[in-house]
This record gives sequence, C-alpha cells and structure tokens, in this order.
Amino acid sequence: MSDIDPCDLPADRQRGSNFGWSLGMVLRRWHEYVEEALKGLPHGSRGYHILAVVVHEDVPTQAALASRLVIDRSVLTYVIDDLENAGLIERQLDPRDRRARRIVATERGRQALADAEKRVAHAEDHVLAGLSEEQRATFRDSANRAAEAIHAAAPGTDPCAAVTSVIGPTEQVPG
Amino acid sequence: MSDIDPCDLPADRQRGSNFGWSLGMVLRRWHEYVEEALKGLPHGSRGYHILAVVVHEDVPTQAALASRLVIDRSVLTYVIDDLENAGLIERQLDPRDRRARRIVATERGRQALADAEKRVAHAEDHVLAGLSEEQRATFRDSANRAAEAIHAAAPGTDPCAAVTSVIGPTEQVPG
DNA sequence: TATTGTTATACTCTATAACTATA
DNA sequence: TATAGTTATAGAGTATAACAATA
Repeated sequence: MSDIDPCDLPADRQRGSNFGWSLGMVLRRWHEYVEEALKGLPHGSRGYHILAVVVHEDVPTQAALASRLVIDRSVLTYVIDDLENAGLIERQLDPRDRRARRIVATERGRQALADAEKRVAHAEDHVLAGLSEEQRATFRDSANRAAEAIHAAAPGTDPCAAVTSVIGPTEQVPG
Repeated sequence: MSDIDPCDLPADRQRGSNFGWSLGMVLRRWHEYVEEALKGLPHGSRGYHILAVVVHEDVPTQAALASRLVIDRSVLTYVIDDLENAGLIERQLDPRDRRARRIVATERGRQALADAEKRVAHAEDHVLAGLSEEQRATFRDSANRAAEAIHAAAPGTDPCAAVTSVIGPTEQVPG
C-alpha cells in the first residue's frame, strides 16, 4: 500500500500496455460506423441503447433506466423527448407514484429497434474485421462480462477512492 | 447493397448487441482508474500514450507521431509542450528539415514511463476484474489486434463512406 | 426531508481552420 | 504550392446544480 508493488509482470506487459489506446480505437470506430448506420434514429447509438433496454428489459422508471445504462437522468430527459416525438416510445404515468414515468416502446419503436439491431450487428462485424469470427464472439462476450462486473461492482459509485488504495499515491515524475 | 441483408444472426445476437455499451463502460472505467493512477504525469493517459510511443518506437517527426496515435497534430502540440516542461521529453531539431521536430525521451522520461506502466498494468487488472487472468490476456490481445487492423485499414481515412456501401442507406424509422 | 423528472448553466474535449516557417 | 508545427475558435458532449411536483 505504501510502495509500488514490485509484482512480476508477464514479458509482454513489461514494455507497456496500449490496451487503453486500443480500446479507444475500437470504440471510436464503432461509434463512427454505428452512428452512420443509425442515421434517422434520434440520438443514434444513445437512442439505440435506450430503446434496446426499453424493449428487452422491464425497467419500472426513468431513474431505473438511467441507472441501468449508467447515464445521467438529465441526459435521459431530452433523448426520451426525441424518441417520443419520433413515435418510438411513450411515457406512461404510474397511478401509484405520480412522480414516476414508465417508458414503453410502441410497435413502431420495436420495429425500429429490430432494424437497428441488424444494422449494428453488421457494423460491429466490420469494426472487428481484424478478428476471426470466433475471436469476435469471444471479444464481445468478454466485453459484456467485464462491463457487467464493473456495473455490478459499483452501480453509481465513484471508483477513484477505491483505486487510490490499490495503486497508492506515490510520486509520478521521478527526479 | 440495396436491401437490408437478411443474413442469419446467431441466436445470442438476435436480441440486440450491447457491445458498444459494454466497450464504453470498460473504457470509461479504464479512464477513471488510469487518470487517477497517473496523476502528476502531464495529460494523464494521453501523455502516457505519447510517452510510450516516443520511448518504445522510433518515430521521426511530430506528424508521424500524431499519425501513429491517430490524434490531431494540434493536440500533440500542447501535450508535448507540457511533457517537455516536465522534463520528460525534448524537441530535437532535424538539420535536414528545419520544419521538423524529433521527439525524444529524457532519462527522466523513461523512468516516468516505467513507473506509469506498472501503475497502468495494475489499474487494468482491476478494470477487468470480471474476467479470469486468461480471459484478460485474450481480451487485451484481441483489442490490440482489432485496433491495429483498424489503424492499418484506414490510417487517417474517413470510414463513413466505406460503411455506407456495406450497410445501405435504407429507412431507419418504419411507418 | 427525500425522490422523480425537468431545465439551465458551465466545463471539457475535440474538430476545424487560420497562421508561420520552411521545403 | 505543399508540408511541419503552432495558435485560436467554435461545436458537441458531459457534468453539475437549481427547480417543481410528489412522496
């Protein structure tokens, strides 16, 4: 905790990881391809994620939806505005809690999602063109698993406090 | 090319991919952890990526460095400014082309990088805590492979034109 | 007093373009 | 004219906080 852990890294990690850079590259390209593929869907990939959860999962309120997707509720407001204006979802009032809004997809929204899912699947295969089909499947699966673990570990918590105890607040620039 | 490809998706992809969301989750957490771990290094993870390439690879000019990392040269300018002010790198003049600047690491810069690499490796293991050690290694490797393929396929090209021909400019919102 | 959802504001990144000095 | 590097500006995306209605 006080010093830098002199743990032995495997040889291929001695010379520095570019994992973060690689992830950024892949995500950037994913974004470019998917935004292009989802033109016409309000807020593109963000609207897609929201619509997918609304259709495939049963989320009671807007707040729960925001928590599920780890986005701010103030963002959710205007994305939902535009999805609703496009006729893809509806805000339903909860008679038991008049503050809450339940978001449900319209038939048109379900169709739009089905179409979007095909497009996204195609785009993703092109983004991961450097991998074999089997590697793509494994990569997808690992990404989902890692993300769910992150989400489950700290659903809305600030991770900085935790990591400080692991990494340690030592000098950064020697000299 | 004209219609939506009715290709058969595997069963686990019928109900929609959350791959992009997952990648975003992982990258966000990576960023949080690594920025925390690299406090004191100018520009955090971005300075780290640049320093790593400067130390481990032989890049002749700033422009080549920007191309290698796929960042804008105008961004490179001020990051390099701060890395240089911290004494981690130097701008060397090329006697054969007085416009060009060759970026080289100082001894202090190499030490800072070695320290940063240990911290980043630790942080990454925590980010991927949901995966086994073997899965982490595979995931890293796939990310690097996919990113290099993306970089090699279009080093500086706009991918939108290409994807349009693949996805097709069909209707997005049915009705 | 706490929570749901909305609105308004500020801040950070990034992309873009203008500028200089060389070639 | 084209390129290397620098500087300045505008836009998008995000985070934050204040607000009204309800619990």
